[in-house]
Amino acid sequence: MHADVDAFFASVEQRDDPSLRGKPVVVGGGVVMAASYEARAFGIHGGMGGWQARRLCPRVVVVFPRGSAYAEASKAVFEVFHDTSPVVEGMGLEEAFLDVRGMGRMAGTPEEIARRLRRMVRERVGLPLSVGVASTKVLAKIASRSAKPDGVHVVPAGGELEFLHPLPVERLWGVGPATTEKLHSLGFMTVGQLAAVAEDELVSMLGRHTGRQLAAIANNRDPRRVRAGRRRRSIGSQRALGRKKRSPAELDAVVLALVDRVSGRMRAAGFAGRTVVLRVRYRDFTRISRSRTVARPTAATATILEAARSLLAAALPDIERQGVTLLGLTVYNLDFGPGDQLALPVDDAESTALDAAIDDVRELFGTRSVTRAAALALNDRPEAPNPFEEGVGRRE
DNA sequence: TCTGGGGTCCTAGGACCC
DNA sequence: TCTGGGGTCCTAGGACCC
Repeated sequence: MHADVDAFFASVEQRDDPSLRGKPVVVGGGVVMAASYEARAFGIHGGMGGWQARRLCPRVVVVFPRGSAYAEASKAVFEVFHDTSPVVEGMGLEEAFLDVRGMGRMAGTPEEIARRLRRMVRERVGLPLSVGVASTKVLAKIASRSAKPDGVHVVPAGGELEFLHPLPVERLWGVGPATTEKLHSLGFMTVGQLAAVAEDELVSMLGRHTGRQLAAIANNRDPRRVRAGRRRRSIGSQRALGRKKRSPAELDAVVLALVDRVSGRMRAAGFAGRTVVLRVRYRDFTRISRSRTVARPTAATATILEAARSLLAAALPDIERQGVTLLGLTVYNLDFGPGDQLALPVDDAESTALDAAIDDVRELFGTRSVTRAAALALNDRPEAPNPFEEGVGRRE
């Protein structure tokens, strides 16, 4: 089954502030991160500009995101998931696949399990959950969406193709704007039409991966299993900069702040990584990335900063020419394993000690209690709390 | 008053190795 | 002078998801 909290951020806000219940609510500032169902009735949806939302519904209530509240709610929801099935594959803060095969004797039919899951999330966390039940992941995922809001949708065994074939291709999980466009231009509008052509043909039109995947899905041969305990592969942070012209010093300040945040999160989570990727979005919104791989895994601010700065320096001529609207920094090639093995003597002792001291201060007094002076070079807007950062709001 | 922030996976070319 | 097949790692870009 696929379980998904309805309008997650907005539902948490309505749960915590009764005056918001029944009202159109939007979470986010410049961009809508979540919209309550009341807001969706006006045509408001995630990713939309905040001004646009207000134009569609002038009385919409805009709430600033409270990251720690969502993190806590997510944790509580996942506790219910884990109480329901031993095999849970999380897909972000608010949704997961649950493998409930072979649980009939203990827990009842999948539909009974789904209804109980919804009831428990409602009672224990106070949030509305929708659940899709089917014999494959892709169908369960589609079914949970059609179950919304606040419902269950079971695709009966044997009825998969009947459910699947009339669907428009863009309803499939994994078919986004680019593939939809391509399929439409080739005359494919429904999943049933995809099922009518050979896999080879889909592969030659869409490439190996997408072709095979769509052939499998259209014929109800989705082979994917629910995979519990997937490991994280990257840690990153990014910052949109608007359209203003930015000086090299400002960009350096942004990179510094990004490195500071990313490396801090890495140390807190016990990760070290080898590949540093700098992402740049130009003024025309095209994107490039530049990466550098170091010999040994690190989580040291100084080491990652050195790599990031060299990447920025190399990108600077193009940035000068094209203008920049976003900088991002992500560390890949993460080294897992026990945290106490990660502080290897790769990085010089002094900078490691400094990182540890700063981490401690932030742990005690809040993330923003210590800031690098150089990071103040970009002072045009207050540092927004990161919704995904633990600890924000707890000690401040 | 256009376009946030955090991720995963796949492809493809080149370097390098056996 | 030309020629195989298999593999890994790194870099860059693209599509997609929540």
